[in-house]
Amino acid sequence: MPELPEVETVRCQLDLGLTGLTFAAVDKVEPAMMRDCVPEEVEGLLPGHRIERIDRIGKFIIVVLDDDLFLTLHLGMTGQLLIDPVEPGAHTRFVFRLAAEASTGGDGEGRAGARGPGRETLLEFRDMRKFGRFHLTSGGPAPRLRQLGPDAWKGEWDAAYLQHRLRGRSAPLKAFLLDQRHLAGIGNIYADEILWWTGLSPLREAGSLVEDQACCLADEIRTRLSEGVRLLGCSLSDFIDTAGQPGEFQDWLQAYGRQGQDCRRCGGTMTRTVVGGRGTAYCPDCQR
DNA sequence: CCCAAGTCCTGGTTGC
DNA sequence: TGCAACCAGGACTTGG
Repeated sequence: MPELPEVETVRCQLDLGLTGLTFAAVDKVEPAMMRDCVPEEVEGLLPGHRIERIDRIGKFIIVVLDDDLFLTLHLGMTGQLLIDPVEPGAHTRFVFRLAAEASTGGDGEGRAGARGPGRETLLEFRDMRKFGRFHLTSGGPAPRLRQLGPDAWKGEWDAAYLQHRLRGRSAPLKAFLLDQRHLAGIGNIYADEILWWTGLSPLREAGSLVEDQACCLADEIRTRLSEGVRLLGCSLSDFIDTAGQPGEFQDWLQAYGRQGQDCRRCGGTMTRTVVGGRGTAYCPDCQR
């Protein structure tokens, strides 16, 4: 289930592999992936446009094209983006064909464009659960991104911001972390991990944190997400990167999925509950 | 049949 | 009383 570190891993690879390339053709588009346009519009609009760069806010990937065009992607729960997949896969939702721009005598500053003309690159999206979405918009990324808080990893926010947002909230702390309007990018796995490292209970009222605890939480959010990015994401179930490779964060989990096992900090028994409608693993002995 | 999950949507509650 | 902010829970999806 792609959260910020998984999406960042993919973004980074897309940026290296696709920047400078131009959309040549839309081979397939699943209509269910789009809420506000139809496949015909994508097929008509996309070809001919060059990828300037790949951005990310929270779990959303933003493909920035020339002429102020934006392709906003969300991987949902089981989405995978593959560049030149070796084998055909099931549940393919879209396939885009890209090519190096026809030579204009320029210096070909695009990194991927350096491969030379004539070579085509395939970008394929696979998604078993059909929670993935994409939007093609002009003038800016998909409007829904305006509802997001700052990026939990790269965004400009600090402990004071977190404390301000926490103030007066009666929702459980974990539900607060999952709410993308406060910080964008934290999902179920990293929420459990962050809370375990802080020693704070997921059930605790968000507004009850004192200053020191809010500072600790802010630090741990950055640290755990950085670890996730460094380890190229968490491949517990279906996450793979654009080359089909898994990440390694799943080998370092301290909380998520560890119910019934010993807490690695205090030796107590990890337990499972439901918070914010999501399965939650934590240690009732040392997470307060 | 229930579980997993991210986001959207709805309906209910709280507090000013 | 009215309104907005807030919060909980269901819908969606399909393989295990």
